[in-house]
Amino acid sequence: MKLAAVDVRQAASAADIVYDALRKAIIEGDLAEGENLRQDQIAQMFNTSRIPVREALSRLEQHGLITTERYKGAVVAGLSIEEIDEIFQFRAFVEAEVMRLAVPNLDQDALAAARKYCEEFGLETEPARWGEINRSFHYSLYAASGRPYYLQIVRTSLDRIDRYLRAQLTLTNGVMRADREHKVILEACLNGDAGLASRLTRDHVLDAGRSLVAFLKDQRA
Amino acid sequence: MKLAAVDVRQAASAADIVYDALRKAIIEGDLAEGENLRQDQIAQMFNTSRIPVREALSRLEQHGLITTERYKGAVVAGLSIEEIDEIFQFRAFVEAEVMRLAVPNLDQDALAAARKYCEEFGLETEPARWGEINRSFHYSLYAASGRPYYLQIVRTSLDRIDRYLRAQLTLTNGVMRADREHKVILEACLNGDAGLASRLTRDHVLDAGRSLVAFLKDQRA
DNA sequence: ATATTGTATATTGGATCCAATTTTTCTAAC
DNA sequence: GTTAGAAAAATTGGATCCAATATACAATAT
Repeated sequence: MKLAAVDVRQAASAADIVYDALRKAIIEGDLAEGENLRQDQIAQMFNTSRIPVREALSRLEQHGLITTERYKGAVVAGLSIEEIDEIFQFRAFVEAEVMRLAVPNLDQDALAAARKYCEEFGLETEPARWGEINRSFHYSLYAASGRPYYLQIVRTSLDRIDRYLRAQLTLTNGVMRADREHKVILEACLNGDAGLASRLTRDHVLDAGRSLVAFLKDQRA
Repeated sequence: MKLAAVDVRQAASAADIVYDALRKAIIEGDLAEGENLRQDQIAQMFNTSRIPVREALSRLEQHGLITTERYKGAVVAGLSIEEIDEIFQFRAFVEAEVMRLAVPNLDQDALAAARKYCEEFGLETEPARWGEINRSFHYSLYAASGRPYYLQIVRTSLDRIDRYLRAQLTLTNGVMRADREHKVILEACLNGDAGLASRLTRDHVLDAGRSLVAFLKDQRA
């Protein structure tokens, strides 16, 4: 007898599904900050009991995406301007280092992928897709750093501020500037200039942060 | 009516208690890597049902301290030498930056606290206390950086490798070297030399990492 | 004796039920 | 009409029960 080998993929648990869905909704801003999350309501939305929902909420809290209080429930966590500013500084610091480590290891495949995402970002008109393409562009380069732990940290940092970034990209000409900056970063990578790519990456993140903080200060005043 | 202000501390939930206890046990190496964690057994130890235990395990998994598999349970996560090496590099990179930012803000209280912990570390003979005092020393300085997010990241990074560090400190003369290095770091802080304190901190962490990696390579070979 | 099959046990994930407490609503007094 | 207090509803955390699956072990066939 001969059968094709099948990859019996472990079906995700209900808690995993709820967690992924809520994380995505918070990151993308579909759940506004301060919004109340009722266990019962979420359970009904996913057709499960409250048990997996509670587990999902507990994980989200560990990542700082929500806060919970007994008998009161969970609310989507908001960030102060100071916190947003700090996270951008941290990202700039770490991502510049990751880029510096990545450039010497970039191969043709990685560069081709980065070029593809770079073009895609410039052409995309749907704001909802900017965040994802932006991540794909940067990660296609970062991956060559061979630093999975660094990248995991960068990911959780991005998770915290993605929704603010989107608001800013949408409401200003941030996309055009990001697009220009992506192009020069890619250029530096193609030239194998690690120092330049690193500095440009740092400035790219800091620019976005400064612009966002200014925007929020104005908005919240 | 007048009442003295009372800090009504939110009683920790069972899940919180279990989480804190397990986290501490893993960090301090009381639960060896690869050890099986049975929900039922833990629940009995804490005199609760499996529900809060599951929540605690779920959180621990999010922080990379355990891995779980359906129908098989949870095991304390082990780290490869490469992963340990990477985390030390990351810590050195971030903690050096935190120190650089902290030095200009150090006041007399912070310096006095650091000096106290520094002496305490050198005099402590109980290996079980080294990790905690070491953290207290570094954090008493780092706190002045005004970068809570950076420090949170540093904390989770430390959580991952603390138990390996302890093994190394215990089995080599690592404590004496750490003590010497603490003293010169403190000296640089007292002199207000941010650049030097930053470089010394980086080297302090890298030294410990290199020493640990060499130790583990030997041990695992 | 060994390999294979079937069964019992162990273990996890989820559903349902209960206790504790907060929030809301209703009622009554002023 | 407004406010204070009591009752009702809502909501969370935890306990117990159930379903699904893996592992261990016994029984059986070759």
